[in-house]
This record gives sequence, C-alpha cells and structure tokens, in this order.
Amino acid sequence: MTNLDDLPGHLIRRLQQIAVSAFMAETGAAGFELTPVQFAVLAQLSNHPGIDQATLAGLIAYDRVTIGGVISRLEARGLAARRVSPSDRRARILKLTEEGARYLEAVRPSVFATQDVILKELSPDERETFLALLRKLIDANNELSRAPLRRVVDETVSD
Amino acid sequence: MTNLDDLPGHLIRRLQQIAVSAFMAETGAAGFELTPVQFAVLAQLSNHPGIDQATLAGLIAYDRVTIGGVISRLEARGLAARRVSPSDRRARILKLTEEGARYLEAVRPSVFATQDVILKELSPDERETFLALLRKLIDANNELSRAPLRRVVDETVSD
DNA sequence: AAGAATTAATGTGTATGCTTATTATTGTCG
DNA sequence: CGACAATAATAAGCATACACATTAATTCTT
Repeated sequence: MTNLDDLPGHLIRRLQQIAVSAFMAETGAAGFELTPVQFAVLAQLSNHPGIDQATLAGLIAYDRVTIGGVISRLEARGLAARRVSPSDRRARILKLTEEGARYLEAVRPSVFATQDVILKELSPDERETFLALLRKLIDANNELSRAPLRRVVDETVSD
Repeated sequence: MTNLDDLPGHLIRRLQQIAVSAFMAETGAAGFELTPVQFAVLAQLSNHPGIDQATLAGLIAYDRVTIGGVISRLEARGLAARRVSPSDRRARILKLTEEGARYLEAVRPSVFATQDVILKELSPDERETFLALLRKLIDANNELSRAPLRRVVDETVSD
C-alpha cells in the first residue's frame, strides 16, 4: 500500500500545480492572459535582449523545443520578435517588442503578488527555510534535469 | 529586473521538473515505461479498487479530463480495466488488471528509490523540515488548485 | 411524477514539456 | 580545402494539464 502523501515527488507536483493555479488566477484577475513560462521568457528577454533561443532555454531551464513553441506564441501576440542572427544563420535572435516590454512591466506586480499567495501560510522564518531547501535541492540536482539550467556570462547583443 | 531565482513559483517548477526526470530515469533504468501520473493512478487503483474516474481524479488531485486520458492509455496497455458502473451508468468503475497489479508491485521499488535520489542532498532533519513545509503549503492552498484533492471515506466496491 | 439542476464522462482546443528525427549551418580536423 | 562532427532550429509525435462544451444519466425540487 503506497501512500502518495509520503512521496516527495507527488507533493512537489501538487505544489507546482497549486503555484500555477495561483499564477493564472492572480494575473488573470488583473486582466492578463499569460502562463508562468511565458512570463519567464518575457522576463529573461528583458534581462538579456538579443539572446538566441537555445541560450534562453538554458537560462530558464527549459527544453529548446518547448521554448521554440512559447516564442512562437509570444511572437504571434506581438510581444516578442525573432530574427535570424547575422553572425550565425542557424540561430534566432530574440527581443521584446515595445508592447512586450510594456506588458511585462504591467504584469510584474501580479506575478510578485502570486508568490505571496503561495507562501502566505508560512512564517518569515519558514519561508526562508523553505526557499533555502528548495534552492539546495535544485542546485544539487540540476544536471539530473532533462533541461538543466545553463547560466550565461552575459552576451547581450545591442540591437 | 526580475531574477527568476527569487520567485518561489519558478523554483517549485524546476524542482518538479527535476523530480519527473529522476522518476523517469530511475524507473526507466529498471526497465519500466511509466510516468509519475500513471504510477499514481495504479497505486490508487490498488488502494481503492472499484472507484470511478471522478473519485480517482479527486484522490490524486487531478483534472478529470486528464485522468480520463491517463486511464485510456493504461487500459490500452492492459494495466487497468474500465467498465460501466451498475449503480450509476454515467460512471466508469476502475480496477487494476492482474498484469497491472504485477506491474505496480514490480515498479514500486524504483519509485521509492526515486524519492531518495531527489532528497539525497538533504540531511534527515532537513528532509523532515522540507516535507513538513511542503505539506503545510499544499494543505493550506488545496482549494486554490484547479483540481483540489478530495479525500474519500472509502467506498471500495467488491468486484 | 415532470422539469430543473447536477454530475460522470468525453470531445475539442490550447499550452506545456519532453523525445527523436531532419534540415541548415558552422566549426574542426586531417 | 573538404569530409565530418557539432549545433540551432524545427517537425512530428506522445503525454500531461487545463478550460469549455456536449451528452447521458441521475438527483433534486416542487
């Protein structure tokens, strides 16, 4: 008899599910139509304008194929722009459109608010402990992921 | 400038991603072809033979439509059986096939091993703290989820 | 008991999230 | 310099994960 509540993987999945619900509810209530992944992409495009898709995928620890699809949808909505890199014609250089930049700034408060919603039951001490343990597990197991985080030195490209 | 590493939602997603990778690697190495959701379904069918899909979905905190698809795939593989409930012809009564029961027992050790892989970086004390905080967050925010956990008294149906 | 509201499952559609295969391009090494 | 390995993106395919709508059956209400 396996009690799923004793399996960390199951608990983690449920918390992830809750976190996504909270994100969609909070941003949706503020009038935005956006997924957590889309926000992560917009945020990193703002932080690193001009990066290519593969680097972006590494930055947010996503599979490249998935990111390609996310970018396509953001592009279709006019929030991101994609063009062939002049230095490497295999690569696609990405950046936010002006509308994308505005959208990101507008939605940011809701995203921050989401985090409080998720952690509201924990005391400040508990929050700190929880986040520290989360980071420890993630850092230790990064390579175990199929789409590990890949940090970049900073290859921001002007234009 | 938003640092994604400061967003609990982002960290939770990454840990979930890692947990799924670990699960697939561990069970795959042992020769099984199974997703975490499929395992959860098999386990709960073993614990509660004869439940219907909606109750099962509530037990593992899943959307009913998703569970319908999971069951279909398990059924196609001969691991689960589905039949119309005699007491309520809208409902589908579920149970493991014999092969499904064997499969579940065979894969169980790999699933347990996965949990150690994920938490191996934490000391026993840290593990306990982490799991306690996880459970606290999940319990507190259950209703926030789009597919909240619904416990059942126990309506196991013989045959 | 008839009509209304509810419920279980499923169909349809969108978005992740991943695998493997393919194409185009680049780098590298003999 | 030219074969060849490596890389960026995409295509195709599978499995979640959800929303919304529909159908069939049940239950609730009057």
